Amino acid sequence: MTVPNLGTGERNESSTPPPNFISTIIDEDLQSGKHKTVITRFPPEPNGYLHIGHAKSICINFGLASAYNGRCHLRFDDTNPTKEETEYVETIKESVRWLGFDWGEHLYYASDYFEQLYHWAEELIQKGKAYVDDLTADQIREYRGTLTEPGKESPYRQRSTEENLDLFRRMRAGEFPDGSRVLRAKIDMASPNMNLRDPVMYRILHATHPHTGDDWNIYPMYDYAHGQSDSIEGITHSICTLEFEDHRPLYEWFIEQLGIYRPQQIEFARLNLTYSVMSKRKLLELVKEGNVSGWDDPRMPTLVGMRRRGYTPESIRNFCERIGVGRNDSWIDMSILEESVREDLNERAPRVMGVLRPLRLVIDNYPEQMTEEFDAANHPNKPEMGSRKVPFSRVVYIEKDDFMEEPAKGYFRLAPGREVRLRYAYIVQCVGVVKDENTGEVVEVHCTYDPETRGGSTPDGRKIKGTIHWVSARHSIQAEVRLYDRLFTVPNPGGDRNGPDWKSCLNPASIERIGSCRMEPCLASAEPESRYQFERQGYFYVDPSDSSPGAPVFNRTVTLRDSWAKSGG
RNA sequence: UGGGGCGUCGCCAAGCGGUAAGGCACCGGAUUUUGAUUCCGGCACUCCCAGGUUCGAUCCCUGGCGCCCCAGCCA
Repeated sequence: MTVPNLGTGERNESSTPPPNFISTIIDEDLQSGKHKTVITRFPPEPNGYLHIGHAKSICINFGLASAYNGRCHLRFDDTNPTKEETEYVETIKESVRWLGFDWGEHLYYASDYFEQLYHWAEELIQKGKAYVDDLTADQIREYRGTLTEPGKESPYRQRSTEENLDLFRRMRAGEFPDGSRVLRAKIDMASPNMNLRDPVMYRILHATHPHTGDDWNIYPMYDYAHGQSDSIEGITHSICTLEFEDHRPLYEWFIEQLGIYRPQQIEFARLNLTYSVMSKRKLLELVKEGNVSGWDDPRMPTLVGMRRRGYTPESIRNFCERIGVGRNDSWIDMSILEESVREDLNERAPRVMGVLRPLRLVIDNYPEQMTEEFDAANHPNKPEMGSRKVPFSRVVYIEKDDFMEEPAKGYFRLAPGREVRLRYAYIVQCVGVVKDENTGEVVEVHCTYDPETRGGSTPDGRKIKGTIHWVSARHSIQAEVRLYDRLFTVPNPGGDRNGPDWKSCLNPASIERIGSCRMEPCLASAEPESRYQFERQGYFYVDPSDSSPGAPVFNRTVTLRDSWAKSGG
């Protein structure tokens, strides 16, 4: 596996995924001599953006190729020019690269094989295995039968080879209007497998294709193109999701009729993530209807969205490794994804102090003009990450949550009469509050500090239970922070047949923008795409699109674990 | 009611006839100037159910039950 350094601070990493049922099959194939090398492929349709579900497939395909020193092709399944666009091709390539994979020279398009596919179609006609059907789409549907009743044969099924060939060539030549005829495989209209009831191979589409331009007036169906594309590329293990299992007999039928190399298809269960939706259709709908700001909205499970949220490629790869590969329909708990980023970011994100919801704290006995600088570690467990100076003065901001006039049971932050440690600075004791005359809300807290506790130490050995973060009012900078939460309020949006529609499960609190946050001064120069841990808050990513020099915008990637909040605090 | 799959801890997931790995979640407890991290410890006498084969079955057989997918000129 090649993990290119894209200059975003990503680590290099090489790992072999744990064994699973697919690698077991590959082991057997290698041992039996059926294959000498492993060639897989990731075959996206360029009609949308890649999401975390695709990441699973990418990790499986590229991961296997790398583990066995084989290779993985990137092939765009561009068989439907009415739905696909070139803009998606570049974004998809970039996402695969960002995830850390490299297809080398092996970039392909199904459209590269259109001519070959066409010749094979003529071959099938010649063998009496395919025919041109004049039935309308509706009629074809009627003739197909149902799950429990066999279909009936089209009246055009017995056309002569000559007529079929003539018609098919004229379809290619553009003599007929869209939808007027199709080429069908002649298999079995009574097959219990619907895919074998004379499936459509070609449809007439007078559309301009991103790659082949106006060369074609007919386009192959995915089912006719996919298997042969794999065959052409010499794919040894064609890995796809479960819903294509029923199509395998069809792919193999084409391969057999044509007498060409047969790749082995292996199906696995697609990824479902709780509190999320994964279908392209639904994601597109969210984008189009403005429920999110775009494909790269940090709440989207798209790779571009997750990237903007602050997820690292490593964390996503690690996630894919953790969830495993199997054939059970499963719903992966969001916490596994979250824990994957935390694990990564905990190691690499420098710590910093930022106050999201500022509350003024005045230290009555601290000299008005005085300023001190305290040394703050960039990482508590990694001295090699160094430290920085944080300015301190008489007025600081603390988090609103870190003060309670009437402290709840078990609360050990600041409250009237109580002591708390201002991280790296001093122990302070609350001696009074100032309230808003009208609302009664505490707008300012007054404290005294203990000069003996400089740096936050307690020379007398007294135990201070609470340590809170702060920022000097005079020295801090203002910044915007965006707090993101799960996009849906229920684990399986729309999954309950009798429950609410998936879109009514959207979480209204999935984003909260706070423009009045106060941060320690070093953050004025925070680089776009860099990551920090705001102590006691979570991990944040400097938004590359909305930040400007000196005015960073921080996206919360994920919160820190919070056993106090969890316990009901 | 046709065909194809799947059923091991709350969520994933190993296991492939010899007596239930691991991760996430959860619950303790230690360390901690992040209620973070780290660290220890706990967490399925049981593998959808019922029969059968076997000295022995989560793994084999039979019969149930439950869930998912398939009736696009989408992929």
